[in-house]
Amino acid sequence: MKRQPYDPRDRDSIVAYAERLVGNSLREILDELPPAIDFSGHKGGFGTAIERHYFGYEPNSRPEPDFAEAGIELKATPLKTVRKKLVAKERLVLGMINYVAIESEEWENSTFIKKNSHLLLVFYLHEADTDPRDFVVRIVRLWDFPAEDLEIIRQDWEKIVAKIREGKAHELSEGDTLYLGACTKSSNSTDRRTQPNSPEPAKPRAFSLKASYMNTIIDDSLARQEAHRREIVIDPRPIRSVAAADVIAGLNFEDAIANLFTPYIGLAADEIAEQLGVTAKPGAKNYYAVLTNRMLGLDAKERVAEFEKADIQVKTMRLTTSGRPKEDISFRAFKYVDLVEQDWDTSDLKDALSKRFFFVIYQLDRDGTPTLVGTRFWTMPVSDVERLARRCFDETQHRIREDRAEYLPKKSENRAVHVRPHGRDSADVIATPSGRLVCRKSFWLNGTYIKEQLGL
DNA sequence: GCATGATCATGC
DNA sequence: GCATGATCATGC
Repeated sequence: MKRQPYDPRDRDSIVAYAERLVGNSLREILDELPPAIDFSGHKGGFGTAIERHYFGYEPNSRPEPDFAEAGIELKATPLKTVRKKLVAKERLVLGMINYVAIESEEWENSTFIKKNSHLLLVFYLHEADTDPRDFVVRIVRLWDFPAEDLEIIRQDWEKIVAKIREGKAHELSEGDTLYLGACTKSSNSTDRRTQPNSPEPAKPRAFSLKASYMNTIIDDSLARQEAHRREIVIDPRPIRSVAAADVIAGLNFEDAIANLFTPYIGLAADEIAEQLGVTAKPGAKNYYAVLTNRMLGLDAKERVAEFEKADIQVKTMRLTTSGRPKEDISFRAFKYVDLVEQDWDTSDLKDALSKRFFFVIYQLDRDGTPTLVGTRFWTMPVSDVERLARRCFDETQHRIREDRAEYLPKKSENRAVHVRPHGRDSADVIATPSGRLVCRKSFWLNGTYIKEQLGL
């Protein structure tokens, strides 16, 4: 074997060698590109090619990191462009979960932490209809988890493992956790694994970093690149951690967030506004969003780092005097033409409903005065996503295909999800597959369902 | 100018 | 009081 152009025992040497990839494709950087790199079929083709032809070692699935002596795990992962911005094309998979073996593991010496403590991330821009050997590497980043992130990941790991120990591996959901998810592998297949403490077969799953977490790494890396290129310090993005100190001190993340609201429970919204110096008008549509931000200790324009990384959806809920939510919760409007093409498992609706939500809850009194009564984190149970939401989705597809886009599932037809207009006004129409123009619509979560779910 | 999330209005 | 339809406000 020819001598490698880097020292596999030395972290700096490995990183420096990897950084030469930035701005290049495999075709550009390799003098001799083997004619027969097989990119077809397997998804990790690009990563495999980097390992084999650039770093010169055989891809493996050993329990230790790829560069064992340096403790570094190499991960090639795709980027895509959304509105001219680079974002993660997908979550980053960090190893299959062995339901049986993990039952007796402890975090400190877990398979996960042994392999994934130091990630060498190679981000390449994936482009459709392009030969993978022409994909250009855009970012190389050695990622050591910041202490507060690692602590949240530990809490996520414990939560996933606890569910497996309870014999509930089949109920795992990516929305259960914050940064580290238990994502399905080959979700369309019928492959099932046995799990401890339950006869129920479970879908195979892997640990993964959510796409939202990957996006913060991408943003930070691009800001660094830009700062380096222009030899200036870029203004930090308006994103700030609100619970880092508490979490490092050992507090559960969600408890830490709830604690931030405790001093204001029982106060009217305008009293909270006064205490926190909020000048927004109570009628403004972002009034409650501003109040939430201020209670979290942020300025109106700042965003919560943890919520962003975990892709947590923050919602204000106002309960009427009769105790039911004043509004249902809307999702983004769909395009009829796109919707009928979607498969349920990769649909926008399933994606939106699999996230974790954070509700800030106010009770309205007879005069309409809102009083803060509490907060709740919530994820839609997998069984409801797969039954109720799926039924609404299937029915919606069915009716659009039958050219009945005016008559989509109403609130009275489904306990959890319905379809309703969602445009600028009644003139905001888009084409159905048959070419007719019908007002823009979206899926909505029924307020009554949420209320029941939150135990309100 | 438009998408998105939030909220209002109407009629039963 | 509620389901359904319609529209607004904000930020990019």
